[in-house]
Amino acid sequence: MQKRVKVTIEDVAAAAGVSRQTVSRVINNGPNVKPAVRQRIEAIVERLGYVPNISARRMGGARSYLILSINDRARTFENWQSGRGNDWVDQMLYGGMSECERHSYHIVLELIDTDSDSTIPQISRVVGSLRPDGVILTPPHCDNPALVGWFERQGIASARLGHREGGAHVDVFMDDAGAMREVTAHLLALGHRRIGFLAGPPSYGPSQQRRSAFEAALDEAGLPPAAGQVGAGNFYFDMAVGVLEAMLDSPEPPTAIIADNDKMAFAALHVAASRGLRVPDDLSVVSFEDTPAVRLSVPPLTAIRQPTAAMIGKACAQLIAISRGEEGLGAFELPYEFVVRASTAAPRA
Amino acid sequence: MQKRVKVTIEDVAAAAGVSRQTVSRVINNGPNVKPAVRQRIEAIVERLGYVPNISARRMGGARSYLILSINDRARTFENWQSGRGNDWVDQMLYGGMSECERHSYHIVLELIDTDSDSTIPQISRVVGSLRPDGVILTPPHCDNPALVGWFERQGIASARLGHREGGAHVDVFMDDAGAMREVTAHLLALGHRRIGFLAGPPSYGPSQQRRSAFEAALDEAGLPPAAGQVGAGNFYFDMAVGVLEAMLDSPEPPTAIIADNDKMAFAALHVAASRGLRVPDDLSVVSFEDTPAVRLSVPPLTAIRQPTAAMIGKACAQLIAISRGEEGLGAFELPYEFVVRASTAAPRA
DNA sequence: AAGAACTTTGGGAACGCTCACAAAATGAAT
DNA sequence: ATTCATTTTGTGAGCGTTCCCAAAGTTCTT
Repeated sequence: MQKRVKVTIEDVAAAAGVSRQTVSRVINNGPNVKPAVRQRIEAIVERLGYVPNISARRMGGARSYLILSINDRARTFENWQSGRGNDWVDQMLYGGMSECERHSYHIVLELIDTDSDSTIPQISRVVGSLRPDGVILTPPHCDNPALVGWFERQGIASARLGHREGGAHVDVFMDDAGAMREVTAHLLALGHRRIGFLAGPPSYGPSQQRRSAFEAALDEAGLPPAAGQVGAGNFYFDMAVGVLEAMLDSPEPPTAIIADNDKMAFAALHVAASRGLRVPDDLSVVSFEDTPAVRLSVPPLTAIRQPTAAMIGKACAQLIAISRGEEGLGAFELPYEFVVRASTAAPRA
Repeated sequence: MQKRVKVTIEDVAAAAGVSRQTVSRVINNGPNVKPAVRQRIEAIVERLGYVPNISARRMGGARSYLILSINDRARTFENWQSGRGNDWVDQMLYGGMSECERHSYHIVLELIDTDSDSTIPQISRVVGSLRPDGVILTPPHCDNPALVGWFERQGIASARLGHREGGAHVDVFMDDAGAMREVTAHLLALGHRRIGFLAGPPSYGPSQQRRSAFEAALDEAGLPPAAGQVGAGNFYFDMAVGVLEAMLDSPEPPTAIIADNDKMAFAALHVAASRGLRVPDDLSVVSFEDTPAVRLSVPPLTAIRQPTAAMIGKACAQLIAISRGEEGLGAFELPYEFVVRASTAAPRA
């Protein structure tokens, strides 16, 4: 029994002896349909293999059933082309697709240049054509006020990662400061007294939160300011290598390194290997992202596991809710995990 | 000047003093429009920020401007959850998005279970709703005859990875046997005489091609069959670890390992580290995938670089061509690269 | 038992575009 | 000029839904 893909709502209506509107009510779980009729229609939908046409739905004034994910072209390119372990997109996708699927939504990815003159035109083109119900802005797009404002003015709900204001947005984030406190406590407990932090870009909020928490934690532990060195690695492997080299060449080199993302943690592993330093004996390394790659590195990295998939999943869920006319805006904190693996140990005496 | 997203073709037509059909011709690059008129309309389109509504286009009987990418849920989940470096999806996306963008297409990813009773129903639902112009079947979906057949019967063009039959499909692949010959030649030239191959799953065509080429190459070099050990790692880290342990415990352990994908190459790195074997001095390792992660591992891996992004890009390009009514079916071989890095060296004397 | 008030169903219109074809304008050929 | 062929433009219909409102069928009041 070869099912045709082109079954329409009229086919179902005819088979059920009702009008299309009644069928429409059933497939949209609308009210005011007699249980018996509803059941009959559902059976026919099943039998005929009817699936609503997403384009027609959209034309009929309904939702688009599309969530747009806007990703930075440059970053994606860089990751694709030279970065290590951008499982980030994977995780994001996984979280997003799983959630969307539950509501018959679809996720469309688009590469957009950040902070260029053509950013808005590019987005305008995509949004105009796709008319998504909601948009997920991934870093660094979520930090671009022009862009965020554009969506607001267009009345399109947007979700941001790593922001916590909520308000007119769906914001999903984790407790960055708390995570950093855990990490520093772990290192201090091991006996480290000089710790380096390879920080992400200054424009990225969570990085700033982590940085402040880092400095505060060392201060609270009664260590002098010089105990904590902060270097700007900006999430880049190469930049992190340079910064770390300088740290290790300083008169009082750190015995432990906290990297703001995996790529910079791998840079630390590299620099250590190239200098004959053993991890964790000579240098402890902690990462602040924990994409899957981290678990299998040599040695496996101790890391804060950022709940990326969960964050995107939550973002989708809220956007979908909003598109249904339900409440959905707000700021949502998701739990991270601190996973201690083999890259941290007590410093050598 | 706040551009409204909701500019329609009628708005443009009115502004230009022509009919919607003429505007339609212009935006679709159709023939038979006076150059002057075309130019005038183009200017107005620009000024008004008009973008065709993808749903309306679809309803009008045109293409959907959507390419569907069907990915294995289990594999994606596994990668997401425990694998190392599934930059694969990244690369795929990058290649696909870049190509789609050039033609105002969009790429929609969907997770589908492989080889389950619900595979076809799942696909049927997604395809029925989205009505994509073409479909990219990624492994292992492209090896599922029921699925491939379904798309054929539905008259939806599908692209497969790693197949080379062409015919009713768009097939994109690389010269797997040639790549394997290069790898073995490299290792033999270094002086290796016992080589292990961690093979991918038997159902995956390219893996079989590599395996045959591996055995043939050793044979041609005049080595005894025992010189080449083949173990089934099935692309899994853990499985590869087990297989490799057994190889290394054999009376004549290999001095070089060829892994059929990166994840298994990392497994080799792990096993080596756990046994105190140094790479490349005690064990050479080559991978057959070369996702970005490989470049930054310690040591960086010698690898065949699979042209994943290019393959998906080509697949998209051909599917788009077909959707336009142009020729597009066929088998397309894309060039791989052999990149020698620091994980291969002459075996110890 | 008749109206009021709700529940259930259906019919027309609209969404924004592209088809297929018809009409008008242009140009070439006589 | 007139006809014919060709290029350019416009019109009506339709794609498959949902919206909006009206009609028919219930149930509840009094």
